[in-house]
Amino acid sequence: MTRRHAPPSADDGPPPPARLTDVDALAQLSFVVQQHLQRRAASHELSLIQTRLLGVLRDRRPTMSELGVLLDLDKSSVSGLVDRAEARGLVIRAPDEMDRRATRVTLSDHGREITVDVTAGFTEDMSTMLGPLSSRDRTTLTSLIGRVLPNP
Amino acid sequence: MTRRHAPPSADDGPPPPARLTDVDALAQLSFVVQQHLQRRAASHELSLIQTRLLGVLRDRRPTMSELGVLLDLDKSSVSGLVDRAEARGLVIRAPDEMDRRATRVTLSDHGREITVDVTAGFTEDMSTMLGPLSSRDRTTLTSLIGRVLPNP
DNA sequence: TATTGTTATACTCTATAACTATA
DNA sequence: TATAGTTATAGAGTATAACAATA
Repeated sequence: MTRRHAPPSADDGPPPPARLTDVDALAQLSFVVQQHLQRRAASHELSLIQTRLLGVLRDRRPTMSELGVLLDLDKSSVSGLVDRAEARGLVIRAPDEMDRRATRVTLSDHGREITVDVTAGFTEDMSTMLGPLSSRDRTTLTSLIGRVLPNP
Repeated sequence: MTRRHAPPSADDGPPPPARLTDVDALAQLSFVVQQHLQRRAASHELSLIQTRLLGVLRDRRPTMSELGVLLDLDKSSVSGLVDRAEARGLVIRAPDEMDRRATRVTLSDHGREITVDVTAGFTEDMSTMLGPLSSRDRTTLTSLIGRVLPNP
């Protein structure tokens, strides 16, 4: 803070980067965050979409068509996605008890373990990323983001 | 604000969402931002990676292998990506004048038009998203994000 | 008839391995 | 030998269209 009002001088080293616009800040942040998630997923040979599938199943037992809405995918895409996840033992298909047309998808124990691990690693990444901010600044950031996010 | 300290009651309707953690805030924000970008890209029949390719070419004339570094893709993936973009008239391959092994990739006029359009739409999305924040709050948010982003 | 889910098909995207041409 | 780029191949991911079973 001692240099906050210091005038530029030949000893100041390289100039600071050009002022970040708010749009650029949001775009860059989103790429960096997704990159961390992608790397954590890749450490379990998971794609981003497989990871999102597992994440969505943490606290839900949706039908195939509900999954399509949650992940914004066509039902045929969901079929393939769940096929591959099921073949790897990550999720389980079970018939709906009310509607015999419907199939519900659940996380397997193995799927849940992996999900917990990816989440923990990602949380660690985010904590590291937020390292430069004071506790107060983090609260401010989270609150501002909360106000910008679509309702709930 | 009038109900802030009211005790829970049968008339309170659904409870407010649990306090957003900073990790969740970052994750959700990144998904929402990417979703906007993806939709703007899709309006031109572009995938996210094709859009990133065009974005990277806005102010560069990289070789194929440089593109691989910039987009974090294998050189063979870059070959295919550029093949499809070139077939659609979005980019142009030109031989490097110094190194006869190398190929440089440039944005075509059409590619540049599309890039400008996607960027404008995305900027509009982000402005709308930031609508709830005062000018002062936006500055704070941008500054906090700037401090969290990997150096430059 | 409408909805749920799967399958067939076609395309994009990605990596690995093998190759050619140039340095 | 090393680097730049392409091609062949294989697999994930996606959507459209057509289909069967159930509501």
